[in-house]
Amino acid sequence: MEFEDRVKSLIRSIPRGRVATYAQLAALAGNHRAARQVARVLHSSSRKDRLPWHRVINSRGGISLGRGRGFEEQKRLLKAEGVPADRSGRVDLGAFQWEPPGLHGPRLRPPRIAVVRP
DNA sequence: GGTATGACGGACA
DNA sequence: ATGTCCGCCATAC
Repeated sequence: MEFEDRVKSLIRSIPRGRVATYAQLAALAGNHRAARQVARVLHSSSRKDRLPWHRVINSRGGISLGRGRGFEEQKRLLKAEGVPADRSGRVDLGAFQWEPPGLHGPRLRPPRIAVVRP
């Protein structure tokens, strides 16, 4: 359960007033393709482990929870710590995305290598 | 081993 | 901008 533990630790380290994306957390946890596992961790453990789950949003800067399934609460919790979300749940990533300390030029994803399309 | 799940992401029309 | 398609992979069973 290494990956899951790293994800939880990362989520706990997101400061108030900032957000992180699923893909970002997956990459920081060691697997840039495991965004879905981050979602799964939140789904299954955010309540039990008291995680600041509302600071996790999708790569387009949006709230991924549906209306009536947490959307409103997430928006409210974010607003309460100074992160505004518009009516569609959109947050300005450029202004509020968490940047973990210690990384100079964070390479969250491997460079795209040339690929031939058959 | 296999199947199902999951609050996803990127590419493309 | 919106919507669809498909790859991805850690877990649970």
